[in-house]
Amino acid sequence: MNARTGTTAAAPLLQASPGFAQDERGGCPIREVLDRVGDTWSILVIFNLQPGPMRFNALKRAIEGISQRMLTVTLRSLERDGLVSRTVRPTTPPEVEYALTELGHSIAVPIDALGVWAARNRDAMRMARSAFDTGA
Amino acid sequence: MNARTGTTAAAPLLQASPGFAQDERGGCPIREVLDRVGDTWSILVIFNLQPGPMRFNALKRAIEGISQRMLTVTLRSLERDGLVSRTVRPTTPPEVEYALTELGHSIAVPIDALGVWAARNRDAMRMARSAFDTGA
DNA sequence: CGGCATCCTCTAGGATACTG
DNA sequence: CAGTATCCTAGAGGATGCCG
Repeated sequence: MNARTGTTAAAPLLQASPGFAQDERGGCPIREVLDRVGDTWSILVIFNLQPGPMRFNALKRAIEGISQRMLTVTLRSLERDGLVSRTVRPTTPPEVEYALTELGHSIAVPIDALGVWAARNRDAMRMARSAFDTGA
Repeated sequence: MNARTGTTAAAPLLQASPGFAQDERGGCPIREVLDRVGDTWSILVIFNLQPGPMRFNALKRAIEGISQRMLTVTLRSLERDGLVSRTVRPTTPPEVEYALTELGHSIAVPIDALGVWAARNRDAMRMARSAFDTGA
């Protein structure tokens, strides 16, 4: 639970998009998901795991700029939420493979959609920004 | 973050999902979009603006827990990126209406998809979590 | 009403070092 | 290789007050 939202059960957390606004079982779903996957790295990790399982350091190399600590933390979090599975092969040195679960793959679909949008519209955003910065 | 502002074409910023990985025009698009919309409030604002334009305080009331400052900041950011438009009617007191632009509506689609996923799978996530916490 | 400006807190997350 | 542990800073973001 979030410190901001507290435990106010009656609060209309998000009434937009009637359908999955709040469903009286604990607030707005988007918010709940955002709280878990909305951090800096989760999306990128899911993104990278989509093609197939990866080992820890491979993942670390793939996601430019992530620290060892944050990769560990993020992976644990995703594992905890059932989005990623962790498989250890007791060789020496150990091999640990991370993979998307079925749930993980299912969330990867909308995330991919966002990626597609990003690829298509990044220029528009850039132009909007420089226009905004230039004058208005 | 790394100083990858240079034209170092060698860095594999994100090689997952070949198609919108990096397109040699400045790194991974998903990353760029995440940098702008991946904060705590942007998605929720877009979400709330989807049904129609809203005034500042209406928006503030709708998005439970957001501070005045953060709403202002977030709206400016979205406006800057061309996702939201701001219209002032010079009445007294002034009326300021925020609305999604066309670009804003277009990004709302994949965001909505995420919302749908959230509504459908939040229980699965919760169960996974308590299972993880219990022992596994 | 719809904002800025200021101050201050708190935590996400980087750097570094050590281990099985 | 794949982590854990510790330490520490930058910046996100809340609280408050003032203004057109």
